[in-house]
Amino acid sequence: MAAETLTAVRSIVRQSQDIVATRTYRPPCDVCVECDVRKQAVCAALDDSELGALQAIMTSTKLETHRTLVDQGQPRNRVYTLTSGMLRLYTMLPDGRRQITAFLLPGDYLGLGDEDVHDQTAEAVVDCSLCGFTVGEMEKLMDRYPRLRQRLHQMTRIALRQARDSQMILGRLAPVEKVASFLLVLSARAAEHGGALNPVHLPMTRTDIADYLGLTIETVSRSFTKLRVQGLIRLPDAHQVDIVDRRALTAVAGIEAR
Amino acid sequence: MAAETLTAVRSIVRQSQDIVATRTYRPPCDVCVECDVRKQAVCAALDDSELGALQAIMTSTKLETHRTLVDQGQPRNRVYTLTSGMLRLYTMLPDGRRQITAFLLPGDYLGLGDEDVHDQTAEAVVDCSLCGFTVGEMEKLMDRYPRLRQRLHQMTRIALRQARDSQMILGRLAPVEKVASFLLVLSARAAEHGGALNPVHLPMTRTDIADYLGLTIETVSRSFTKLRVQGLIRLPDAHQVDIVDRRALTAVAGIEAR
DNA sequence: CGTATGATTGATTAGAATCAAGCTCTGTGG
DNA sequence: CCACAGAGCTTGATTCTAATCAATCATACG
Repeated sequence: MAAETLTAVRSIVRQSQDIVATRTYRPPCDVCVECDVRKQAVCAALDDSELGALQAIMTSTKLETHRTLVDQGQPRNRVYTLTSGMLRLYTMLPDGRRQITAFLLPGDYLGLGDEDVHDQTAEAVVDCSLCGFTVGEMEKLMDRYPRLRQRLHQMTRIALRQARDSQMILGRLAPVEKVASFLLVLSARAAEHGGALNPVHLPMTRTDIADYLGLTIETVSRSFTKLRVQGLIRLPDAHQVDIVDRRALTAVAGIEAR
Repeated sequence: MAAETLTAVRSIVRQSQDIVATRTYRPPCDVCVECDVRKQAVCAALDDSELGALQAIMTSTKLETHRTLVDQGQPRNRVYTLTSGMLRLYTMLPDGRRQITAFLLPGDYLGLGDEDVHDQTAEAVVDCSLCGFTVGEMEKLMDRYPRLRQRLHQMTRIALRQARDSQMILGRLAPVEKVASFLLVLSARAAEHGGALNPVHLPMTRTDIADYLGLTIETVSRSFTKLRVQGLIRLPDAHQVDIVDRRALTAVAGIEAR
């Protein structure tokens, strides 16, 4: 196994990325009210009149493609809401093997961990915008607005559900089934987040998909090809998937009813 | 694939189990105060004086080995705290493939889902005792005691962390590594729950372990044998594992630092 | 004591990882 | 403008490993 090589390569990449990872600034006055993810993020728990309290402790952050937002092992000082772009969350083994546990979409919350250090690394798949809060101030705010804590609890439960779905996908599905489910899940989530169901956009690389599904890039690629040849999807380009036959794709995914 | 056979067999087993799944009764007065899991379960959030409120809405339940407590798809009326025994939580595909997502130990909470139906089946690995609460009454109680909700939120975060660790194990570890991590995790959890670190008790079958780790029983068995032959563990019997060389076992697990 | 269930071990097969080219697209510099 | 380089993706050939198929063994139970 070429694990050492992998680690070496990745740590080199890491160094160049960490120099300037984020740019932070105070937001203008009424950003929150007209925010794109107002209805999906934690802030959905607050009405417009309460939103000021959240905005008061919030800082906006931009994160460029491939930059690291938080690193596995770093102290957990801040939590975030993703407002645009996509993040990948992953854990890495000492020998360089990587498991992506989730892709975060706009509205998703980063910092659902329970410990004082981050147990995962979060990186930008594409350019991202985020709202940041210090853990302490967010705690205070949740004490003041119980609905905020309730909403965060709900988001944690949803994340748990997604993680458990992913356990099924990782443990019991064959490669083509994994890729088919991946596409369907992404399509459904895009729709939930206010996007379209059908042309599924995959901003991440094949390597990311492989590290999410517990496969190699070659197997991911071959699975895409199989689905394309069978006429279930079209692939205008590597990052754009047109679901031609959703019913058949669902059957392949092995999920059937859901 | 002999999936149809599997389904058939399992549904027959199911029928015989569902006839009388649980026996329920009102608990005597001061059960909660001197409960074994008083310090680990949700109730840890309440002090002795507040415990009465919880006890008032609680019903004790016994569940015999292999009985089903809740079924994937059933309405989610009640939630539970496991007080003794062990539960397996799993999702099943229409074709009979099964993925166990968690083994619940005493103190663990069942019902962290977010929907009005259970997304998983919960079965007794061995005889179990549980405290049951209706969802509605638990909700009311959490409104009254915010610390209770906070505690449940924390337990959800811990479950999420465990699910994500499991994603890594399922997606990126080799069979022997999977089994090694499984043993270490179980050992650590037993210790957390007030048990001993070392002789690890495995009440579940090899089939359960296989369905948890995304393997077949044969591969699980062979992995145990490998670890035994290498002198890392001893196997007095199939359900008892003596960890001889914890350091080496950790190295095999690929986790190394944690 | 025979039967059933679960666990282990062995032989064979299927399929995903690995190894190894190509290919496509993008961006760069001559 | 085109040649070239590089990264990411796809495809092909080969290897290796876990699944499958098939006994055998161990233990509990009627």
